[in-house]
Amino acid sequence: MPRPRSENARQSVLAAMRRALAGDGYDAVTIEGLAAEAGVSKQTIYRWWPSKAVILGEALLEGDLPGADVALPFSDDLAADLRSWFATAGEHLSRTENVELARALIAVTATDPELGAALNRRFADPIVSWVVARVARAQEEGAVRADADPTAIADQIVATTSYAALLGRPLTAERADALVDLVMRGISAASRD
Amino acid sequence: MPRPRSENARQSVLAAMRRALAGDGYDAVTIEGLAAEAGVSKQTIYRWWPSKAVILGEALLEGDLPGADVALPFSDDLAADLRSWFATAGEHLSRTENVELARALIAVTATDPELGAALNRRFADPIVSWVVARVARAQEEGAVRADADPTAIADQIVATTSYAALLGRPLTAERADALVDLVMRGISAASRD
Amino acid sequence: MPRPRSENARQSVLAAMRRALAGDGYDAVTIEGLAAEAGVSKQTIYRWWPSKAVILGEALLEGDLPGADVALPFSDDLAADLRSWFATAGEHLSRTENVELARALIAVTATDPELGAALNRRFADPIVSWVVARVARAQEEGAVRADADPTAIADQIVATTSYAALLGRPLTAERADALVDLVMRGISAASRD
Amino acid sequence: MPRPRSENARQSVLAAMRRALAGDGYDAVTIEGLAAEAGVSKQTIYRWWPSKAVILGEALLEGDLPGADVALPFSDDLAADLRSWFATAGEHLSRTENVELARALIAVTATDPELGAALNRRFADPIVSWVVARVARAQEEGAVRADADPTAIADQIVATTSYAALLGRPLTAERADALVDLVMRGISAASRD
DNA sequence: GGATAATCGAGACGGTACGTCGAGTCTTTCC
DNA sequence: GGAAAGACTCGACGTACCGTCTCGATTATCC
Repeated sequence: MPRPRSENARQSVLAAMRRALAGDGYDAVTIEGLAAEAGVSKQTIYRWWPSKAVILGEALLEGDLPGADVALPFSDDLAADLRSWFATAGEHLSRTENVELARALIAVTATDPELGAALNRRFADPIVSWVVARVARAQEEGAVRADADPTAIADQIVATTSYAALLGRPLTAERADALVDLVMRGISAASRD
Repeated sequence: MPRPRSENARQSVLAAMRRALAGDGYDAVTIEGLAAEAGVSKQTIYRWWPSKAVILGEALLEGDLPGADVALPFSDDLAADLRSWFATAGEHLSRTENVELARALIAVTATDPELGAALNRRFADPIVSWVVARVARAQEEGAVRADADPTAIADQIVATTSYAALLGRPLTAERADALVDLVMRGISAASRD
Repeated sequence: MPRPRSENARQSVLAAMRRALAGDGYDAVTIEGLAAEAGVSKQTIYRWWPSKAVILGEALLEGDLPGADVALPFSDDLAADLRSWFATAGEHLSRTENVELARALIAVTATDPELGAALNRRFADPIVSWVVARVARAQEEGAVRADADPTAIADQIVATTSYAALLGRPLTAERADALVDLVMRGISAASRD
Repeated sequence: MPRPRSENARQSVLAAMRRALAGDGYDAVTIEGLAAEAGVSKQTIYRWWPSKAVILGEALLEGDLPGADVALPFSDDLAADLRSWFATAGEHLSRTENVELARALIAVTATDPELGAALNRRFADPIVSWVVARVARAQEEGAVRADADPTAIADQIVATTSYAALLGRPLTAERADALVDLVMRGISAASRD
């Protein structure tokens, strides 16, 4: 019958983490600073979270953070849909704060594989599912070879995006087009040009 | 007439860094610990290196560390060469210590983009160059379409490998085959089945 | 109509304080520990006592703690009575737990003068009164000079005992005899040798 | 061949401790506050001192603190000398800061007997020695009985003073006179009035 | 006999200080 | 002048208690 956990404090901490991430990067985040920024005592943080990485995880997993809501187009043209997704994602990653967030995600994944898996599930899975579904429909429509592996394609897209974010390489239209072209050629049922 | 820098101390530090990386991971590496382990004073480290990340860079860039010497096959069969490379790389990444090293590399890249670029140049460029050269020869031989973009292919291979290492996903033959198949289909000059 | 204060809880706390004092010393006593030891909530302690020192005071003032009941002899021989008292007190202070208690008393007095005064009243006054009464009777009997100051004598006895406890000096018979001799010589009405 | 300990830092800390004692009392002294006040890092304090009490000890043992230099008169009249000493000591203890210091001394002694013994040696021993020497000369001169115990007298004086400081009782002339009279009567060789 | 009001336990909360660790800098002696 | 040793300041770590604040559950009384 003790006083219940303060949802207020919890949200403050998560919000402070999100702000700090976009600001100075994951490494620069300090439990002490987080507590101060959130107007919460250190003890409260230590009581509920075992590590900085876990706070990051919870903050990202839960927040309405930008990037999770990138449009997943579903038009008649597979290639156009893929290009469209890359365009949106590329624009998203052109903003410094978002690159910082993505980098923090990668850094924490490189450090804490388990948490990394959870985060990857949260952020990559929707995209993978979308690609798989999108390609599957193209297969039904006969636009894509039946023996193509939708998962392999999805992986390529995610891997490329992740790698671009890691290196800070802009996800330009040329690069995206080159990938989409390569993939489309590999899977389209249609003939040769 | 001043006393020259001690190459001895330098090598001790780099070696200690390599040992520590394979041991406890990049985050756990400490300048203080490094100095103790290398039998060198902290001052000597601070005199010659501006940051932990740079030591890591130098250690990796210079050391005969495993992974840099993965075979770059150049047989008559492009697909076989690619599969062969994936097999070697996959085996390499199946050993814990190597995954740790790769993760350290990714972590430091996510934290320090500039150094990350240098490291990427050192480790990814040889592979990229190899793929590009290999694909170019296949184009000369007429096995690959002339308008295929060798760089796009190289990027895919590196990105996939990096992403697998980041997530700790084993680079299985299936996954590799799926990718190689996809790519080969996309670029081969030959007809359709 | 409200629920009355729980005498039960009160006694638990005081008892816990007495136990803790004899155990780890006053400084090591913690409100939190006290609460846990007494099976009482912190709030209950804070509701009824303003400070740790006050709990100590109440615990000592109220408890049947050893030392308060040292015999106050009233025989025909003043010197023998004094010696007897010193013997009892000395034996009492030869036990570690009692020295610890005495030290706690001194420590809290040094820290909180007001409470110290109350505690001193409780513990020293009975002894002072006894000495004064005992000496007064000796004066009536003509064994002690009429112009002797009983209070000065009482003070000496108490001060010496307190000082011995503070320093952990055993209150030996020699030391006691030396003091009693000195005092008796100073006050006895009888002649000189 | 490392850098030697900074005598500067050491003195700053001891001085800060002396200031703090006279200010807020021993309990209120904080290592953190001490460090700040002394312009020294916490680490430096923890490197050289094992506890707050030990710093107190070193500060008092070493400093030219007031009280250690109370005059030890050596005139022709023993009683006058004793009265004179009490007068000086009493005046000294009438100043708040000095009572605070004395209380801190007592508190730390009650808590850490070993250190307390050292402190007592430093502060009480000179007085004891003086009383013993003074009484001894009076014995040589025949003013004091040969079988009087100078140490017992010295103890009385110190114990009384300590007890007065502990309780915050002013060491008035009346009280001092009562004690001196009692003692003098007990030891003087001369006859009766 | 039910309502009521202060009690109790539990323990979360914002704080302050603890004692430790490592980061970088500085100072000394030796080579 | 380079290098080992290690003291220095600084800032964060994770922990322990402080004194305050809800909670639900538990008693007395008083209507």
